[in-house]
Amino acid sequence: MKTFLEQVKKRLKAAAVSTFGDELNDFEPVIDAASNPAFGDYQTNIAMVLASKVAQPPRTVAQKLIAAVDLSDWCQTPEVAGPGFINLRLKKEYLESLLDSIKDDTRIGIPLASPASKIVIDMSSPNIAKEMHVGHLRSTIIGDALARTFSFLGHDVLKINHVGDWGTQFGMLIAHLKDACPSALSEPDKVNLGDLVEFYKEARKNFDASEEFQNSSRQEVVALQSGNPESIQAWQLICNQSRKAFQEIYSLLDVPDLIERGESFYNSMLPDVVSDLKSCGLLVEDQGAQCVFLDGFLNEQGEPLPFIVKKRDGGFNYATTDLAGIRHRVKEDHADELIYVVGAGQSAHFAQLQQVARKAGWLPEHVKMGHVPFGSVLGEGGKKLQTRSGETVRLKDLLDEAVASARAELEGRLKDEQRSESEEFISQVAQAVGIAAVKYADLSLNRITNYIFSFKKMLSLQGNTAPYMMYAYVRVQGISRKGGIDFTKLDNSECLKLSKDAEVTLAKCLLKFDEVIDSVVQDLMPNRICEYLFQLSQVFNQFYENCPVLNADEPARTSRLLLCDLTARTLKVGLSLLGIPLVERM
RNA sequence: GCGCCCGUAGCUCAGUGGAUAGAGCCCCCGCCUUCUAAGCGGGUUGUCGUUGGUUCGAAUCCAACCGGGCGCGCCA
Repeated sequence: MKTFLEQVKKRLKAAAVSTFGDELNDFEPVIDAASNPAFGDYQTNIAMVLASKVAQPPRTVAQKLIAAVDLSDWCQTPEVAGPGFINLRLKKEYLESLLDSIKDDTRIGIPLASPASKIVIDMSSPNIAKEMHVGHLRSTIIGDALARTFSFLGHDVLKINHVGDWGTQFGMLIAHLKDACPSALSEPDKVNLGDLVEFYKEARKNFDASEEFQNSSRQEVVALQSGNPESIQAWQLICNQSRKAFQEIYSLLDVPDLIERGESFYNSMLPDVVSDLKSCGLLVEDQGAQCVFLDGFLNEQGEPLPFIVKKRDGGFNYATTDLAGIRHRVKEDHADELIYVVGAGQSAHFAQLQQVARKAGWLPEHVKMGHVPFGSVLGEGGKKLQTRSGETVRLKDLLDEAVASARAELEGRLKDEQRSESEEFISQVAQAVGIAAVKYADLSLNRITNYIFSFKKMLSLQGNTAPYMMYAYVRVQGISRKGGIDFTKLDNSECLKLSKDAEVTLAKCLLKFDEVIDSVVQDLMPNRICEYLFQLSQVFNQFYENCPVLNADEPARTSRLLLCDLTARTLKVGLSLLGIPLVERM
């Protein structure tokens, strides 16, 4: 209904200008969805906003506006209500014509963005030689959902995996492997990620205990950083084994097309970052470190805080790497927008990073940069999520458990309903439902707050959960199977007719999808899609209860089939924007 | 000490200037000879952390305070 809203705003503005004068030329009307169905479909507060400007009572202003505006092609006669709201009620015929115009559109009426932008999304970012854990879940799936949404709108999206693949820990690991498992350093597939994690723990222990080992670790770091071929080979083998494990998770989660550009990718650019900061006069040496002093960030003494780009020991840190990333994404990728899906704890870092990049001129004004922060995943009781033994939860284990729970649930239900299904069906549905449940539970919450992780809640078959949405879709597919309906070959020359309330309500909901996508892109909040899809599913289920489809007489039958098909396609597109799968039966 | 985020129904959470603040779960009641009842209908639930301010109008904006989390110069 986006275009509807724009047109109404245009007419309301024209009416305001013609009634009250040219000084309202820069006035922008606001129209919102009605807060209550009793108030119609849309409401506008413009009369209240204008009242003080034109020195007339709000209700009088509203009456005059109504008299001056003609919305009769779309709405019933507008009503003035309460303190001065103007309430709009859509005409059935208009809804029917709108549905008619999107029913043959594969994009169900969602226009492509114009112009298209190049959007670079920094997301996921696990560490080499460590397991992916719950901490990586949100960045990965929120980033993916945003990427899918932008792509659907026609933007050119680059998903970057800024993996932790460089640093002193590799010296430690390589030094330890030389003693403990030398073949791992020269032959592929000698060890897997799990082994590496164990070796890493041992290395850490050695490092803390033995001065000799500390020295050999440091030597390995130097060898690696100076490009010693054996060290590089060992490092690459370690990275490859980690990648395999990460890829397994990305496949499970269906997060495709991540471009790996780890810390090492930027190594060669770091000296330039520092020297260029120097030549533009931003660089200051302080206590041996090279820094840029920041505006608006103070230390305990109230002095400006430094943004350190070169440590006292001559090494670079993540600030330098991130600056190099910005430069590269702007210059080489030609990004119009940089998005960082990183935990809320990093917000100060990103604010500082942006300030320095702007000052240095690496981030031109026309390039947007946004940190998309999110809260933590907590365990029951609101404490940090961990296993019974107190360790961080591996993402793989978490996903496997979700699939196993979904399977148990499904098998129980099949037994109750005395249905018999193939092993292939069971495992396929359990997989889809389990993964969908985890992703949906996360994406459906406002990302900024922490949330409490609960298998029981997310796999619950009622409420705002993935299974509920998937079931609504399955119901439509059930109708098509039962009636032998091929939705793509529906004879829809007869236009849609909305007769019952449930049909009208469903129609209105279907037509709001574009507004929702708009707000998601605006605020980078995927939970809005979930909220919408839940509402759509509820409205569809009410329709399903009240309006028999296959047994209805024409023309209601075809009209309802069209509504079913549009619902299914909207659910499919909506869930696809979240990276959540659907099944035909469950 | 400074900065950021959070505080909404018993529980988990939506809602960031608009009309009587919503949903799901939980609990109770009703609905399967009809497209999968993983569904639908009905019922109960609130000092929107506190106090002040701005506004025609505040859960929403501002200030102070209380409670919780996170961050604050050489880890990333």
